[in-house]
Amino acid sequence: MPELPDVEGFRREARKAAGRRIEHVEVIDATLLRGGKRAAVEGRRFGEPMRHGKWLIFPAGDAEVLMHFGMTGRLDWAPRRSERHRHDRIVFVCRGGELRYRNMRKFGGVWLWRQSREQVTGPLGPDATEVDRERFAELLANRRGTVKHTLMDQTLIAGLGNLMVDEVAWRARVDPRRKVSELSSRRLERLWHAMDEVVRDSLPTGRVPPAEGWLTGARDARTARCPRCGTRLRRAAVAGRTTVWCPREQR
DNA sequence: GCTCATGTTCCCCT
DNA sequence: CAGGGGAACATGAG
Repeated sequence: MPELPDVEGFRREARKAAGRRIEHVEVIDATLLRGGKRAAVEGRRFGEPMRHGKWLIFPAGDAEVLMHFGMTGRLDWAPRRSERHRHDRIVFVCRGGELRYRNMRKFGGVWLWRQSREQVTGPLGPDATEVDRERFAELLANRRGTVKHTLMDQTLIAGLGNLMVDEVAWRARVDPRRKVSELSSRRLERLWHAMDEVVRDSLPTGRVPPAEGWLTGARDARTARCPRCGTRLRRAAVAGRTTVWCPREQR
């Protein structure tokens, strides 16, 4: 699930805990607490949650709660006495409710951190919501990799994941296997425009919409067809990830 | 039993 | 150094 829009949805969920005191951190699965100790945030008050790429950053007193959701993580605010999910791994118990970090496959995790957050997140490029057309062109200049590989790179632009990148390439009508360095400025422009649109349109939904008129709404069908032209979509590994594109329109 | 999965990292090549 | 391929991580769902 978690790409930029999903994590933005989790941020909205986290806001329900903003301003509340953390009474207790329940570490149900200690392997998901990847750094720091409960004591760093217990008794502190949550501030306003932020997001950078696929990272959720939640200030708590002089520390920060950093969360990454891997492929199966999510965040829920729930009443304290409501039933927990079997994959809830770490729970921030507050008065009036609790914030539950859930993660089935256990990729990603939670850090309770006082030092530079870059030690945890590694270097991240600008968030995809903040990359304008000029910046996009600058970032992609002198890149030698494919469109797929380049847009997936979190150190270049933060927040785009597998579904989003396929969606962007499809909207821009660019073959994801193409080398960035071979793209005309017109195609680069199209790519930026598609990214901007996909990001903006998926933010309110809190996910890449598997909707009519979106590649994401068609890619998982048994015989997946291009929503624009009806051509049978192609599916193959590109840059190590399952990639779906329209062989007729994407060049 | 088998394959595949919205992410990241690490190792080995070229 | 940049980039690609593949494996590993852990746990399902189909």
